[in-house]
Amino acid sequence: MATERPSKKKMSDIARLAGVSESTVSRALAGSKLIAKKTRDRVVAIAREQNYSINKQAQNLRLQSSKTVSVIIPVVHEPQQPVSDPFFLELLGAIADALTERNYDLLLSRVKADDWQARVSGHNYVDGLIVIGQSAIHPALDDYAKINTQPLVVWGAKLADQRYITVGADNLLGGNLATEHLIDRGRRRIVFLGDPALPEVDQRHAGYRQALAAAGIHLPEQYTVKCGFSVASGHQALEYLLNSDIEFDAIFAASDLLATIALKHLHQKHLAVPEEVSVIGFDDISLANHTMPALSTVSQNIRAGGRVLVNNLFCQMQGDDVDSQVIKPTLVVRHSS
Amino acid sequence: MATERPSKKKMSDIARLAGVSESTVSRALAGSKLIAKKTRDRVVAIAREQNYSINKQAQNLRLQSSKTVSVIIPVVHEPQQPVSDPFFLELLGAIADALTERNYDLLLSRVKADDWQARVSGHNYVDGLIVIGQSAIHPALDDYAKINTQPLVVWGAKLADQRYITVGADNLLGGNLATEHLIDRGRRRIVFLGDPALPEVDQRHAGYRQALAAAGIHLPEQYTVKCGFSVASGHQALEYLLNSDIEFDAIFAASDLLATIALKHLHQKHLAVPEEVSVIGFDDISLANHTMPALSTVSQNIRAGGRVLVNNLFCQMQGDDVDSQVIKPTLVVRHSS
DNA sequence: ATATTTATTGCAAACGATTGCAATTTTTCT
DNA sequence: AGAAAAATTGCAATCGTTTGCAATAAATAT
Repeated sequence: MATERPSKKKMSDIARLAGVSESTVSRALAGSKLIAKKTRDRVVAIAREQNYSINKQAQNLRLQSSKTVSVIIPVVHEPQQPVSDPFFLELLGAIADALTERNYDLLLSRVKADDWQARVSGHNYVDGLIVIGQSAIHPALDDYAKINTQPLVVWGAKLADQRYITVGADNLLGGNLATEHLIDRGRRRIVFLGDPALPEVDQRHAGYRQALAAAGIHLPEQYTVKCGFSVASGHQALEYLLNSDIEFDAIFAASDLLATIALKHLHQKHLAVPEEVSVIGFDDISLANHTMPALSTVSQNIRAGGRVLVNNLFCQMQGDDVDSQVIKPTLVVRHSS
Repeated sequence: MATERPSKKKMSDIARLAGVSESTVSRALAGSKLIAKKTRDRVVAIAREQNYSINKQAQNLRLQSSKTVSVIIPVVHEPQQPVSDPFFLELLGAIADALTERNYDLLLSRVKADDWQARVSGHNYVDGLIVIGQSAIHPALDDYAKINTQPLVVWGAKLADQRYITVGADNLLGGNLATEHLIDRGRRRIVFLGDPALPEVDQRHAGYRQALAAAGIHLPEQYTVKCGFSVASGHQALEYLLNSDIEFDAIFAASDLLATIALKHLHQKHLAVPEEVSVIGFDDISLANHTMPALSTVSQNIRAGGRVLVNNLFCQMQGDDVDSQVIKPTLVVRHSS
């Protein structure tokens, strides 16, 4: 049962109705001074009353710019990963707002690492690319940047000789702050929860070790519990930890999501937080304020992050040479430490 | 310090390199049987080696279709609302996946209710529109649907004489299930937390009253505590509730986010959940499984919801007449009730 | 009234792809 | 070998805008 849709109005329709040429309509709608005010007003009025809106595809084709930025969320290979880390989603929100402010559209895609080339090159018409989360796909990114010259900025860690630009927190500093804070609280046997194979986590881990070393604390390797960013991975790691004979009085989790999971498991084991075990996370997602107890964490200031990311991209787009940027994180002490 | 970017390759470049016409390149890349296999392979090889990718703007202009769907998240008028309800974000993820499966792009925007007309009509070139969350903007939507014929589907409640199509949970049933469950647990003085001025919440509230009535329970009006969906609003409502003289043994929150906030406040007041107060939410966001205690809730089955939403839109896009769809929610009992 | 200048408008060529139709080449048949 | 059929390819128009340039109309100067 197909119903007929009235075909979209084009500029020529407005032109006919106004009794002028298409050029005049185009200029009038753009508010060009070339067109007499009287004509301009009339055309604009007619366009509005006809509920006309310009065809962006055609406009962009002609203007050679799309006013669109592609935001890509890599999804790791897990089959049905329901949703990414809330951190990414909050960052996405911040990016969306920053782009909206500049009157840019945002094309969202979640791509699997394998699809990378295929899908991303389909987005070649956008003015720029933002990738949220470099973790799993650093090599793909590096390859991509080698052959492609589209403006690109990645949220993540600055690595030794990467060929793409990143914006991200100073993970080393963040790891340092968190660990120092735990030490200040009198903690000595601090577990690190995260996967140092991922660039960002590796840096946080380095900060952790650095702070321990500075305090003259030496912990065996098993105090680093390897654990991906997914919920499932978190549960698994905590079960392992709590059933092991590792004695600990604090957990530094590589993300707030992991920290949240830790809180839950500790509670189940009747380990009081923060009395018996201190917990601190990383990210400062909005949820952090609503766990029980409220989560101490290292704040990435997500909104600012999104803004910097977008700024950086726009600089590239207008042809400036820009560098990777590192944002200073801050310690947020709540009630879990 | 501007660096020069090599200009994008066009189809004519490939044509020249391959010594054929543009038509041939176009057909070859589309895999048309019209082109001799030998030629086709050669062209494809050259295109690949030149790292060529087709200009979608031009292609879409010519083909009169964008293979793009616009997803709009209305943002309520709060000044710097950091991020939407996690439920919306999870739904967004589901939608993104469903669209990706169909090889469609997703254009994301957050629009303020006031900007609605301006921004949405800018998206006239997309093949369809999905609006996540009808709450605050039902009138704007109705107006829009009156004059605009673009395929449109809204996540939310089905209302009496709305002019647009919705997909959403059976809120009445959901409210009923939740309340019945609390009654089963022996609860009698059940607080409803939410703002019945919002369509979806109103229906959940109706389910709540219906279940109460069926059990012969009569509660004064003050047991409905008005409360928006935002975190701030939640805190405010709970402070009010806990400082009032309302005696209650259960809370039915209109969203999991609100329920989470309730859990936190109850804990601060040393009210044991579920021993003293039962709490149940609505949505079943992935967080629900990680609160403490794990949150009982009415599940909207977010992934399925996203899929249905997209299906519905595609039906419209291919010209079918479709109706609003209502999805059956299910009760998920965890440890908070 | 005529010559200049200035303010408005329209023509036509892009932007980068797709596709009906006609032209060409190759194959098959007699 | 010549004719007919089949397989390839290219020409040129089209999608809906924008914009340089030329053309016209209005205003000003002589």
